[in-house]
Amino acid sequence: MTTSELNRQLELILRGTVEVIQLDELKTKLAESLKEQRPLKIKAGFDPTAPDLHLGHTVLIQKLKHFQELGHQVIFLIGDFTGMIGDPTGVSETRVALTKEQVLANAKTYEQQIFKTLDPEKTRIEFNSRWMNGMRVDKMVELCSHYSVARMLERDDFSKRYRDQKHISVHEFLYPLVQGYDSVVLESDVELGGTDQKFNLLVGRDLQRNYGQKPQVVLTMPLLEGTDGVRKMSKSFGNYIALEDRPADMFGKLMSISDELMLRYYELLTVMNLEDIKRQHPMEAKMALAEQIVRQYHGSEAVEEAKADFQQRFQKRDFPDEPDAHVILTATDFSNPQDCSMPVVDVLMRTGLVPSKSESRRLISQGGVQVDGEKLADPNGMMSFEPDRPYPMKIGKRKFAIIEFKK
RNA sequence: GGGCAGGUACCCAAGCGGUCAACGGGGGCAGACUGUAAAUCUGCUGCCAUCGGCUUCCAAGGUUCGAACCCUUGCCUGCCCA
Repeated sequence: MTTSELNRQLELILRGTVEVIQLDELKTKLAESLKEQRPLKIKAGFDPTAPDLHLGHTVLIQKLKHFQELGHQVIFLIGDFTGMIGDPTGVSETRVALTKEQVLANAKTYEQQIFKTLDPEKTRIEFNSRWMNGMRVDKMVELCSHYSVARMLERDDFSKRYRDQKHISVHEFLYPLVQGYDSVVLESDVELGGTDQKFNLLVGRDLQRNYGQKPQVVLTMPLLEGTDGVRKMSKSFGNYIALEDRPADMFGKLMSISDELMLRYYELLTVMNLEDIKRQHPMEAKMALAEQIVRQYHGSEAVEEAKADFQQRFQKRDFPDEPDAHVILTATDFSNPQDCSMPVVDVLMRTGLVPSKSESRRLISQGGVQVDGEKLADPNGMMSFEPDRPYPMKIGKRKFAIIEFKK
């Protein structure tokens, strides 16, 4: 009866979580919810600083999905106001504040992305500018009075920066306060966040108490490591897999992670049994993971293409069906129309896949450029073209171009 | 307001008048190896170029044959004192 239903819910909710503050409170809330037939309000905030979401974010979204499946109300809070402050979390320096336009554009992308996982009918989307933009200064002062500087400095990155003699702006203190105040306005029962959000989430509890509400339960999720396997996945580290990455890229990036990291991804991004995975050949397991994730965000058709592309590019080291660049040359491109040749470095520049001529030279002299399967040797060499014949060019490990001369 | 310490390439960090496009580490890229990888080893990592040249070391001036290094002013950061 109710006890078993409660345990069923609890089991799903606790899957993969790092910490619950407080577990007892969660149990109580769930019990009440069941008894009163009233869904809990589950809040998760997203900072619309990045224009697109990556797999790291989906750990949280996955958890929101669990709550949704259990019949609770999911509030997807887009921190458009706080986004303009810029959360200092994890970054040891002040972030540049975003403009309103950027924030709104990013928020749009967010909506599209999350509905690949969440049910739009059952998801409430809020923007915290709704209550923050009109907030009067006296209310703001009141809000500030509910928290102390000493407690603010307890926050890990603040204390660290303070100790390291790094700059901290006063407005950065507002971020946790506003995030906490959002919980007051929304009267959230549970708030989800990454482990790096723990401090902010706890501020929410304190503020709710101070405003005469029952404090929200805080549920922290692990941070997904990025493709380097070390640092958390983040756009600013360049180690991320974006949900809007092209299927082939997404597939390739997933395949490039270490075997160890693959298990971590299975753990946090799927519901598969880890023991089963460990019994498989690592490469096959990794392929299966890549397939599953690409399918979720791009559909089954894309999976087949991405997989084929990967096998061609990397496993067989063949030329892919879709090159990264296709350059068409005409007679006017040659300084001497008679012999139809141009320096290789110029050809590389034409592809747009190499940032500078110096870089092109480096690539060539290191043996990183092939034409027709032949390594080029001379960085100062010329490349001559016959008309209407495609010249496949491999640049480095992962870039492919086709050069063609049309009369 | 006063005193002090700093601002060097993607990041950290040497250099303190010529031999500096600038040591070292991280990251990145390439080659070898491999099950795609990871790990490991090797090389590269401002731009243009055949020797060679050009633009850099917060910004603007100045001293000097010559400055990332010295001086001045400004901007930025941190600490201490008020």
